[in-house]
Amino acid sequence: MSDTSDTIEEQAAMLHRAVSDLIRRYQFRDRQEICCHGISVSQCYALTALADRGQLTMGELAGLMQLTVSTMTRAVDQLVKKEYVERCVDPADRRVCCVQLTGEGRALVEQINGELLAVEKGVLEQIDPAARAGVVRAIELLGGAIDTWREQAKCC
Amino acid sequence: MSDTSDTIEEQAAMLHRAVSDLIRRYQFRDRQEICCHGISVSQCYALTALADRGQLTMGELAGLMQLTVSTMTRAVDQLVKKEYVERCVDPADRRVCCVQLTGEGRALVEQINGELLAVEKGVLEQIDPAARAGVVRAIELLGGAIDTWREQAKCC
DNA sequence: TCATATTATTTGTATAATACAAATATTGCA
DNA sequence: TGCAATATTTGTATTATACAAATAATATGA
Repeated sequence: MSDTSDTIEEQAAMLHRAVSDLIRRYQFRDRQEICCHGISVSQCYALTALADRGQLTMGELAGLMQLTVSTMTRAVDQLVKKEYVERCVDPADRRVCCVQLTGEGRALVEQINGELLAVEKGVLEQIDPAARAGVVRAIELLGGAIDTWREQAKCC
Repeated sequence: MSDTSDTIEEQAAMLHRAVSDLIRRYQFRDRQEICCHGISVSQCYALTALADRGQLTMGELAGLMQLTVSTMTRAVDQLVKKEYVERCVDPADRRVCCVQLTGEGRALVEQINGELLAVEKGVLEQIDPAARAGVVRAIELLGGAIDTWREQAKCC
C-alpha cells in the first residue's frame, strides 16, 4: 500500500506493480470472454469505438483497433453473426464497407460500460476527493507514456 | 482532462475512458513483441514472476499466469530456447519440473522493468505530490474491483 | 512388496486470432 | 477507355491456447 511518506522511487515501484497487475488481470481473465456477455475484449473495443464514433469504415475500424483489415473483416463477420453490428455500403463509394451498431449492439455496449462505470465510481469513492483528479490524469498520462516508451525502446 | 470541479460521475467516466485506453494500448501494441526485447508480454510476465518468486514448478507458474500447464510447457519451451530460463528436476520429486531464470533472463527482466519504472516515475512527477499516493492506491483498487465485477457479472 | 491410484508434466490435436499475400470490386485519372 | 490506386474479402500459414491422452514418478493399501 502506498503512503504519502514514500519517496517517489518507492511510489514508482508500487505504481509499476499496480499497473502491471491491473493489465495482467485484464489480459489473463479476458482471454476467452468478457464475462457473461458472450463477446471477447477485442470485440468489445470494436463495439465501443462504434458507439463513440458512429458509423466507421472497415479500414477506419481496423486502424483504431490496430488490426489489419483482413483481421477486422473476420472480427466484424462474427459481430454481424451475433447481430451487434451491420454492414452497409457507402453510396458515394461502393468499395467502402461501413460498419455500424445495431440496436442490440448499442444496448450491449451501454450495459457493459455501465457496469464498469459503476465499478470505477466505487474506486473513486474510496480515494480522497482532492486526489481524484490526479488519479484520472495519471492514468491518462500512463497511456501516453507507454507509447513513448515503446518508441524510445524500439532501438535494435 | 480531469478537473477538481467535476462531479464524481464525470470523473468516473473519464477514469473509465483512461483505463480502457491504457489497457487497449497494452493489448494492441503488445500482440507481437514487447519492443525490441524479442519476447511477448505473456513471456515477460512469466519472467517477472520467476524474478519475484525464484524457482517455480511448471504447475505453479501456470497457476500464476492463469494458463493450463500444457500451454505453460510450450511457453517455457520458447523461453528455454531463448536461454532466459532453464528447467531442472526437483531431487525430492522427480516428476516435478522446476523453472528458473538464467542470468540472461534476470538481466532482461531487470532491463525491461527498469525502463518501465523510469516511465512510471516520470508520470508521478507530473502529479501533485499530495495526490501521488492516491494514484497508486486507485490503480491497486481497480485491479481488485475488476475481479469483483467479473464475479458479479458471471450471472447467466 | 507390489498393484493401483494419484500427481506433474509433456505430447497430440483442434480451434481461434492474427498477419501477409492474392483476388475482387470499385474509383480516379491520363 | 484503359490502367493505376484503393477498399475489402478470401486464401494460407503461424501462434497461442485448451482439452484429452500419454508418460513418468510417487503414494497408498492390501
